[in-house]
Amino acid sequence: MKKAVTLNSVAVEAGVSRATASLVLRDSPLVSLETRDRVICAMDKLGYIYNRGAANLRGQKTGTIGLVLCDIGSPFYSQLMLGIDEVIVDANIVAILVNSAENPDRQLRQIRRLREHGVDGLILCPAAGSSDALLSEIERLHLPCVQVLRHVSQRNGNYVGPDYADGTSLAVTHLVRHGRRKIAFLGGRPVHSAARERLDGFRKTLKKHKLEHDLIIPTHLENLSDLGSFPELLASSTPPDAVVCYNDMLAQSVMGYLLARGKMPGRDFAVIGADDLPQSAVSFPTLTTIVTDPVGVGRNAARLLLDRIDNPTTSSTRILVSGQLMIRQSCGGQLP
Amino acid sequence: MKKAVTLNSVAVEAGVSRATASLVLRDSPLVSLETRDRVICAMDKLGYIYNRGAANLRGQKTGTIGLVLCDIGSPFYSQLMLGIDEVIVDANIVAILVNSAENPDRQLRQIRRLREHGVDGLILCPAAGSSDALLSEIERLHLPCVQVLRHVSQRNGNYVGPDYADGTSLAVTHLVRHGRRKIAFLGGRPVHSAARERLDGFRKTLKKHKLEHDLIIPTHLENLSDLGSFPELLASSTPPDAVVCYNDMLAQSVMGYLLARGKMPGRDFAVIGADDLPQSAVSFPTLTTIVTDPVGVGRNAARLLLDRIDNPTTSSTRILVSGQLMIRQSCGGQLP
DNA sequence: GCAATATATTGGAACTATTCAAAAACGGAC
DNA sequence: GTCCGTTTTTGAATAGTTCCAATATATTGC
Repeated sequence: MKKAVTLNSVAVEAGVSRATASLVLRDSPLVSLETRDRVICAMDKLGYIYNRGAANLRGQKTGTIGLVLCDIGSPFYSQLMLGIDEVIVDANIVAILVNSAENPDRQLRQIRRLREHGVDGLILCPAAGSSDALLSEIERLHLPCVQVLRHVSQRNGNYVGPDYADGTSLAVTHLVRHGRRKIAFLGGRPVHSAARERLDGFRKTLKKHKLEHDLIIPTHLENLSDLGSFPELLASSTPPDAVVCYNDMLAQSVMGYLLARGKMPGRDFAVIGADDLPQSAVSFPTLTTIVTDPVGVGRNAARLLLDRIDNPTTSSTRILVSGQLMIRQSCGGQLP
Repeated sequence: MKKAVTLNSVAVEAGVSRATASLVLRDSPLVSLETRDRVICAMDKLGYIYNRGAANLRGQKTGTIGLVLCDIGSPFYSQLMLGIDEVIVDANIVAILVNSAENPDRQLRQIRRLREHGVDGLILCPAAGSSDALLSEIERLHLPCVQVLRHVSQRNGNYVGPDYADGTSLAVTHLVRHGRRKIAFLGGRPVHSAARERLDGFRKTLKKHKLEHDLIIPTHLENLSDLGSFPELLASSTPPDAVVCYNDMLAQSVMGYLLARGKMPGRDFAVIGADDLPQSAVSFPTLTTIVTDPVGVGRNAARLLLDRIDNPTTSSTRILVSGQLMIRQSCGGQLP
């Protein structure tokens, strides 16, 4: 193993001091053109690689942020990362990705680990069951933090997420306008803010239309074939005529279930999903869905975090990215 | 901004030298129990945070690896990350994620950036169009590297990926056994090894069964509604009776297209996908698919990389993770 | 009981690659 | 010779690790 090429070896090669080489590195106007050329030449010749770790020791920024997700296996999160990446790549910042796997203990360990690595800030999708002590712990570590998709506290902390309540409300209103009267909500449990807000929007909108019946069916989201009590409900004497699903994957599963039993989604029964995954536009029937724009959420979260890193403040910002309803075949209307 | 708590302040608080505190930090047996307790107490009291950056300066490992993906928005890659994470989290290693976005120039810039951050190694899914100069550049940076899913050179470099050729062959053989005679391949272009290996397996297996006809239909994979010339082919006087698709997403799109035209996949026409995404088990009809086990690929890649970091060697290892055919309704057999 | 030796523990200082503030060197004009 | 602006260098600072030496304590031999 040959020894590393340091800024010092570059300086020696170019016949200047280490400090001068450092100035060249950072495009300082304080060095003469002639010297700059000589130093750059030496760098090329020796194959110098900048050591950011050493620089970080002196400076205060490391140019890294931490990304704490609770299920890196989910396609929804990859869209989120796409939005984040788009913003940070221009700012010359790099993301360290860790997985809390919905486990608050592991989440805390991973956050500490990120802190040891010196990340400048955190984008955090809190694991279900996180207490709001999490935020004070993060503050104790002096880490700027933006929560995404879920939040642990109604009041404190920065947050960027879709307007779940509004989206769900749009879906229900659309169904009511098209004559559906017995609308169920399928999927999830109110274990975190994202689920609670969906349910709030659902209940509130039903109430507004004087259609109060509590057809809320919990399922295990990690298992797509789990439709909870939906099959029994459908077979009952007073079945629902529409269902709003927690997300598109579940909605596709419901459509598969209906089709396999000879029911045509959109005619016999209305189905609405959420997230607008690409496949929802090409399935049969095509799926009506609440657009939640994960890329937009990611972009906004990254921008907010970068701002908080540059301008530390204790005040909280909350951004709700508003959605819309992408109306397709699965909720009625035009069918082939 | 109060000044940071360093190992030195901890040492002062505990009444020992910095060196002793460092030994406590790393569980050295050289310190007495009594001293250890005092130091740990002081750490808790001051809220000490280990600064890995400073440690990295002297040591040679940083405990980070780089993950260079070409499309972080794709669900397939999130499964890959799941497998990687599973392995590295136990090794106390953290992954920095960057996106090449299928752009070789951007890919190189990102790799250099990772190198500046001092990553110990690289897991790389090379962007389409990468030349094999990429590998020598990475070697020049003294970065151990494992390619995943695709490789830029037939001979050199470590590689872990699914056995695409074998998987495609399994699919074709199954179709032939069930009486299909005119089998098309849908999706992609031979722009990287993963696509080429699929096509090789496809052609070779057709040849084996003396069914040589070149029904290979290129599409733009990023656009699920692009089925290339498939619609025209289907409407022609001699339509195919089966199609093997590049992946499950595309296969689902094909099934949607068929259903919308009154054709039932599995009866009138056989469809096979690849990757075994969760939704393929619950769609209507359920999708027969080539299992590529991205989690397994991730696990193997991470293990190989960790080994190469600890035992640097120039020899290349290639691991093909073998797949199987998950037989469901879309290719015939039992239908409701 | 004392010196010699062994062992456990701790401290000092060098080392890592960079940044930064302050000082110095240099050249030209007056 | 002094003043001034530009360019360059010096040396301290950053927060750890690690080698080597020093000290304190324990054990052994005589």
